[in-house]
Amino acid sequence: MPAKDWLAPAIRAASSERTLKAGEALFRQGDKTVAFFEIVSGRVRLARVDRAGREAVLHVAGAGDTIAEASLFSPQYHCDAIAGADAVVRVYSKAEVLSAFARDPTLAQAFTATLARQVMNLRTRIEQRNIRSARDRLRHYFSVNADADGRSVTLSGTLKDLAAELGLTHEALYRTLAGLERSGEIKRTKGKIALTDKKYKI
Amino acid sequence: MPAKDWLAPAIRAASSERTLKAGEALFRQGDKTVAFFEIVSGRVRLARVDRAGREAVLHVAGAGDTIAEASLFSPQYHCDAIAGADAVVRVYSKAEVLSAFARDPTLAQAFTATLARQVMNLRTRIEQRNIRSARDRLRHYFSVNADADGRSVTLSGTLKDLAAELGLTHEALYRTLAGLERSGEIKRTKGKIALTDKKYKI
DNA sequence: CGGCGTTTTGAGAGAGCTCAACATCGGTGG
DNA sequence: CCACCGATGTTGAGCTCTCTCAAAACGCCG
Repeated sequence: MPAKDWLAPAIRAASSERTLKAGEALFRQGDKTVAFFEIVSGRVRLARVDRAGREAVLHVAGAGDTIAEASLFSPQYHCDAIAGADAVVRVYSKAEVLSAFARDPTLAQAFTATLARQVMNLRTRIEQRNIRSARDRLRHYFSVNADADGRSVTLSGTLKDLAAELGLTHEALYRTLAGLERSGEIKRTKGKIALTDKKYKI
Repeated sequence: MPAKDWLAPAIRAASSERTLKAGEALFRQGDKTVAFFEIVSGRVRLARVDRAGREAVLHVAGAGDTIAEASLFSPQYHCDAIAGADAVVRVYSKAEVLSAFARDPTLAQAFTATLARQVMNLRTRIEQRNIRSARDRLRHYFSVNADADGRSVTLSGTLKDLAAELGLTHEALYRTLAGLERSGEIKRTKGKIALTDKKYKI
């Protein structure tokens, strides 16, 4: 759900970009909230540091992700945002976004709708992680991400990316895919996976 | 994030309750969206059925959870909602909620803020599930859920509940807790866990 | 006291992780 | 055009950790 899909051109026009070196902080916990952000490139991790000095990562955002949406409704950031690699972020000023929402309720509603959809997707993702078996987790992924015809899944990135999204090592994913193909459950082609219409026993 | 914390009394007053028998459907994929819901008691699972006839669970909601918030912005439900056990749900009519939002932008903003916070929490939860080791997952949980003093964590439910939230078996959790206590990293008391200020090597 | 759910501890097995080697593919530059 | 290089993809072998199945102690409530 890239920001460009729902952020009105008017708001985007009023945004700016900022470049971060690896390790540089975008904001720190306790800072006054001034904006929320969209990652253009690179990685930014949201983390909190506990008393023992250890860092607990809350989220790692990559290109296309937005972070700190909640800052629109909170006076302070509640965690640190650190560039994990050289990164470019688009900065959406809190004041401007909020006033745009006030001017145009349709815009505000679009934002809300996006958040509601995100909640939905994230919950699905958590449910997926409750599945231990690599094979079943993959099947769940196929069911949820099947194309309109329900017979295939289009892969967006590399298999390594998919492995990360599934919470598996890439080796485990390769083996599982190979296993599913051997058993005839799927058929792999370039950038796509065809699902065989097999009746499974649950 | 129980609905009562953010749903204005005005809206709640206009809501109604519905009772579901185990296995009964609250709505089906493709149905016209008429409301979103709050689970009062029991369990409701959101699921989709794939071509092979298998059911892929998207989410299991329990008491206090809200479901189908995204239905406010979509003409059709995109999955089935089935009561997993006898359940009671509070029904918030889409038309009424939307008109309340239109009348009172503050209300709409409160709703948006809640969703933004949920997105935040869900992302954190996913990050937690990326941690394999039971011990580290527990440490992450402690860091994120520490009380204001940062030296203790208050347990809301039973340890079994905690195990479920962490995505561990209760046995694994018990063992891990025992291990952490043996090593002096935590100290357990009734309903609370004290974190020892130890410097960890990462 | 009796019963039920939670908490604990034990032993064993399986699944995915780790480490390692190699194949493949696409791009780069001589 | 070919050699080189890095990242992705693939397969093998062993190990660790959590899950599973089992049994028992504990605590709460009627």
